[in-house]
Amino acid sequence: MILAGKIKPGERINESQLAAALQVSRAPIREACRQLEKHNIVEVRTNRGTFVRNIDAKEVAELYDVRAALDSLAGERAAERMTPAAVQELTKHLKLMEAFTAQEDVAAYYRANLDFHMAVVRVSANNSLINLYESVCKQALLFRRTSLSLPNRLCVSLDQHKQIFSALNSGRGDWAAALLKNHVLEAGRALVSAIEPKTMELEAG
Amino acid sequence: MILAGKIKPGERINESQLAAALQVSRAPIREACRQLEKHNIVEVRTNRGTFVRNIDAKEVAELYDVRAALDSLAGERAAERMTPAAVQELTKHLKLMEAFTAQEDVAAYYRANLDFHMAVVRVSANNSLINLYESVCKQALLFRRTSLSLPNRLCVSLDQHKQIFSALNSGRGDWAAALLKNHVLEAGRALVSAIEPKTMELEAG
DNA sequence: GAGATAAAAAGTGTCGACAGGTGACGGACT
DNA sequence: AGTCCGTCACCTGTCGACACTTTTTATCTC
Repeated sequence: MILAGKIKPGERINESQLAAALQVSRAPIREACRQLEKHNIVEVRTNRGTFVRNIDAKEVAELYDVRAALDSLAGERAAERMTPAAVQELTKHLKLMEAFTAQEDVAAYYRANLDFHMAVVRVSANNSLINLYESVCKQALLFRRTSLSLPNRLCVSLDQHKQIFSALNSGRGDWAAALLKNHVLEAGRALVSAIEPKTMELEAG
Repeated sequence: MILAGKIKPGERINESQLAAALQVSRAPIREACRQLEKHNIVEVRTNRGTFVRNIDAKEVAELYDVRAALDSLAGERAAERMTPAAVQELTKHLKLMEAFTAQEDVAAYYRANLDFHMAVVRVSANNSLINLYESVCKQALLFRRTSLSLPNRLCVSLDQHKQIFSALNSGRGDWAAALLKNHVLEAGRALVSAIEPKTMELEAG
């Protein structure tokens, strides 16, 4: 989507203007906006237009709280449905994360991290959960303003994922659920505390 | 929504036809369809139209699994944020449920039941959770084909709600979470087995 | 000069019409 | 008779224009 870096958060989208810029009518623009609204990326207010959602630290915390609950459920169910293919898939992601930790490539690690969690969710074989999880993650990804440079957390995070995999692999659903919940909540807290001081500075200045 | 009993599940929505029937243009119909798509009530396929989602027992089970996780989270957070106003609100719903149980008014009890859970979710003060929970509940409400006549379950359900309220009121978040999760999962299982008599027969036989 | 009101400008919601695509029916070929 | 292809009707996607709402601006009054 163009939102990646084209339109600032909080800004409103001018349908006519965008339509003229893209050489199309307003109808496709509207369709696209509704599609984005479906994923909670923009907010449509009646007779006032569509605004790019501006996510603050409070909402990040909320989303991670929800994500933790969903991850927990995914782990619980995934443990009941582990297959050789699933083991191989998760192992692949773990190897990648291990490599990126050694290289201290935070961005790549973060992507592999997301892939790992997504894989766990898929193993749960709950389509409703899969869709909801994707939606929540997309929303949480809206504030990529700060590249989260927490290199010392990488080792801790990697170890947590290994424990989660171990729990899943041994069929300990409740254990995996607890580990996942704790892991995501920790990550959320780290992210919020990394973001908050900057917003505080902005508010102060 | 008109879907309540007007259009059969799985059926496609003819925009022109509906527009003519409602004396409006196709644009509002499209808008409404996208709104419904946002809530996962209909499915839009490109160049093929919008179809009312046909939810089967499997998906009901999935949704209730997710709902249980969300309810659990809501209970955990609500216990941390209970206020006198919240106590009063929840008590009100409990009283209503008690009255409807005495009258054996299943439909009214069911509505009050939903209100109670929704109130708990609101007390959690997590807007993302509130929106997601509403969405999941709306989806789960898509198959009201069978009026769930389980009068003997009413007393059990009412008792469970009282226990949940007690846990919330005493600030025992993890207890409330466990009770809620169990309660919703039970309700989901009851609903699924009530909807799919064939699977019950299979399991019994 | 500040606040309020009213008019103008801007923008979204809606409308009727046209273009492109999809599914179905019918005919021809194997 | 079965299968494949071309044609056709129906429907969605898109377009430009109009109506209503919101916002801005300019004027008037205190």
